[in-house]
Amino acid sequence: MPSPAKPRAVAIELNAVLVALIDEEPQVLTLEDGALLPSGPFEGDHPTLQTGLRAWVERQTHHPLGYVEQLYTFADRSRAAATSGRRIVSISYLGLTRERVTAAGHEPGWQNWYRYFPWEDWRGGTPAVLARQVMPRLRRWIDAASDPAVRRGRRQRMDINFAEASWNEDLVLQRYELLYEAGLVPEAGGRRPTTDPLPGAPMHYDHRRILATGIARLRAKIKYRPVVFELMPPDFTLGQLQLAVEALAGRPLHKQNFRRLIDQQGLVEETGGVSAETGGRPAKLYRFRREILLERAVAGSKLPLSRSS
Amino acid sequence: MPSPAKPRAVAIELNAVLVALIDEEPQVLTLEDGALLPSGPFEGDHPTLQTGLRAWVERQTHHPLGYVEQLYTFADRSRAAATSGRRIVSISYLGLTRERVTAAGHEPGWQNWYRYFPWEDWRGGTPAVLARQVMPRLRRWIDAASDPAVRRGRRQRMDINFAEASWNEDLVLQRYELLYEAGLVPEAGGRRPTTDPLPGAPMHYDHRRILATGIARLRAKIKYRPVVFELMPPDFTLGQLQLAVEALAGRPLHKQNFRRLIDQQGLVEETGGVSAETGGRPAKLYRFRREILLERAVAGSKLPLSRSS
DNA sequence: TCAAAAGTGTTATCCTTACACCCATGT
DNA sequence: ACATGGGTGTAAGGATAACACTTTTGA
Repeated sequence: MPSPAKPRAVAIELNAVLVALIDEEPQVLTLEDGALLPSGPFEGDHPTLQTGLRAWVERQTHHPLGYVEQLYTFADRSRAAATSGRRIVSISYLGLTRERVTAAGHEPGWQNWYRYFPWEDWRGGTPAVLARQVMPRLRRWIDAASDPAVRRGRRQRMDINFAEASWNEDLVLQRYELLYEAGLVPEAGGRRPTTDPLPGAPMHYDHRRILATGIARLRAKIKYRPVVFELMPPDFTLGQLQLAVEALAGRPLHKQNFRRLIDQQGLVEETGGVSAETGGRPAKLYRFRREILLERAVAGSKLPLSRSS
Repeated sequence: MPSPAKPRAVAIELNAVLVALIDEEPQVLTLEDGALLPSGPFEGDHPTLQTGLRAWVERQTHHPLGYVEQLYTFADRSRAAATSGRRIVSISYLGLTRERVTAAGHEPGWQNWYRYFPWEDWRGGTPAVLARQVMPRLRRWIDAASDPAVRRGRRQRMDINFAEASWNEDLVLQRYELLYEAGLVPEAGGRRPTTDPLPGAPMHYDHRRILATGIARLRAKIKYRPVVFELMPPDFTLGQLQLAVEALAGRPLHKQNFRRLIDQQGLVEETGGVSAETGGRPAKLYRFRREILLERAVAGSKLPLSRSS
C-alpha cells in the first residue's frame, strides 16, 4: 500500500457562522463590532475538525454548540496577502445554537444578519433598498460595459439573481458575489474605489462571503430538514415557529398552510400548555418530536409562500 | 484591523472523484487497481484550491476537466496514523468529464462505481446482494447489541437507510457509514476482524467514503441542476440521456414522463439529425441548450420514478 | 365591544404518476 | 410480419396555494 503524495505545509484556520434566534430575529455571533466572524486555529491534537471547532467555540463562548455543519474550504491567495504572505486554508462551519451565548474578550456580539444583507429581508414586502439602490447601481454596471455581449451577460445574471417577480431566497451567496464583482461592496476594494457603497455593513477579509454562504445553506436546508427546531426553545407556539422560519427565509409565509404542513408531517406534538403572551387568543404550546429523526428521513418545513405580504 | 489567529501548520492533500460515463455506465478514475482515488498535493503557488486541483488532474490525465465542485474537507486522526503521524487535511472534489482520459503512470483506470457499492444499483430491480447479504448481516448486527435501546436505535437506522419500500438513492454515504459502523466493510479494520466482508470492493484510507460522498452529491444534484449534460457527448438521443440519468441515480425511470419533463423545461433542442444505432426506430438527436444556464435558475432533471422496473 | 392573534374548513390549480397507444426502422 | 425502441395523448391522484370563516383572549 503506497503512501499518498506529500503535500506542502500551510496553516489551517476555522471560521464559524454561529446562528441564533434572539428576539425573533436571525443573529450571528461576531467580533470587532460586527466586522469579523469568530475564527480560531485548528489545533492538531483534536481527532476531527468538528471537535476542534467545538472546542474553541465552546471555550470562547462558554456554551455548548448544537447542530454543526461544514460549509466550505477556501484557500484564495487574496486572503494570504492580508497576512504577510503565509498561506492560509480557511474551513468554515455553520453552527446553530438555541440560547444566548456570551463570549469572553474581543467585545463580541450578536448582530442581526440583515444588517449585512438588507436586500435579503422580504418579510415586509419588497425591501426598499432593492429598488432604490441595488437595482439602479446594477443597471449602471451593466451599461458600463462597452461590449454588447458582456452587457447581455450581465443583464441576464442580474435578472436571474435579483428579479423581483421570481425572487429565490436561496441565492444569497450568488447575489453577494454579483455585487462584489460589480464593485458595489467595499470588500471589492483596490482597483474600483467604490466611492458610495451600498447599504449593508461590510466585514473584514472574506467573512461576509462566508456569512452569505452560511445563510444560503441554512435557507436551503430548512426546506428539506427540520433544522429550525435547533434554534427554537423546547416549547413554542406555532406562531413563534412561523416567525422563526420567516426570519430565516426572509419572506412572509401563509399562516394556515404553514400550520397544516407542520402537523401533517408530524413534526410537533402538543405539550398541553398554552401561552397567553401574544395579545390575542392564547396559543397552544408545542414541542419538536425528536423521535421523528429516527422514524424516517424527514422533510423540513416546506415553505408555503405567499406572494402578497 | 487585527490579524486572525495564527494556526499551526499541517499538510494539504487534494482528492478527486472524477466521474465519466463510459459504455453507458458510471465510472470513476482510480489508481492502484481501483484501490485509490487520484490525489495530489496543493502547491502553494496556485491562486485557489480549484486551480490547484485542475492543474494536477490535467497534468496527470492530459485532459481538461469540466465541471468541478468541492465535496468535503476531512482531517481525521485515523488518516494521519497511516502517514507517519504527520497531520493531513484532505480536501475532496467531484469532477465531471465528458471523455475518456488516460493517466500517466500508476496504472490508472476507470472503474464502474457499482463495483464499490453493489447495493446501490437498482436499475434491474432490487439488487440481489441486498436481500442475500446486506440485510441479514445488518440484522445480525442489530441482534448483537445487548441493550434493547441500542437495538431499537440500530433497527431504526437500518429501516431509514435500507428499507426496500422507500429506498432513497441519495443516501449513499449514510448507508456506507452504517455498514462501516456495523463492521461489515474491510475498511472498518482493526478491532472487528470482518472475517467475511460484504461484496463491494474496498479502497485504501477513507477513499471509499469520499467516493460515497461524491456519488451521493451527484445523485442529489441531478435533480435540481442540469449537470448530467456535463457527462454527455454534444449530441445524444433522449434514450441515451435517460440511460445516463438512470446510471447515475441507480434506478429505472418512467420513459414517457422523463421525455416530457426534459422538453417541458426547455433543456434541450433538436439538432435535426437522427441516430439509427439503437435497433428500433431511429431517434432524433438533441443537444443541451447551454444558454438556459443564463436564462434562469434552472432545475435539473427531476426523476420521474417508476416503482415496478 | 372591538382588536388581535389562534385555529378550522373548503376549493381551485398544478404537478407528478400512470396508463394506453401509435410510429418508424431492421431483420 | 414482428420485434425493438422512439414518440404522443390523456386521465387519476396528491400536494400546494388561496380564500372564507370561527374562536378565544385582553383592553
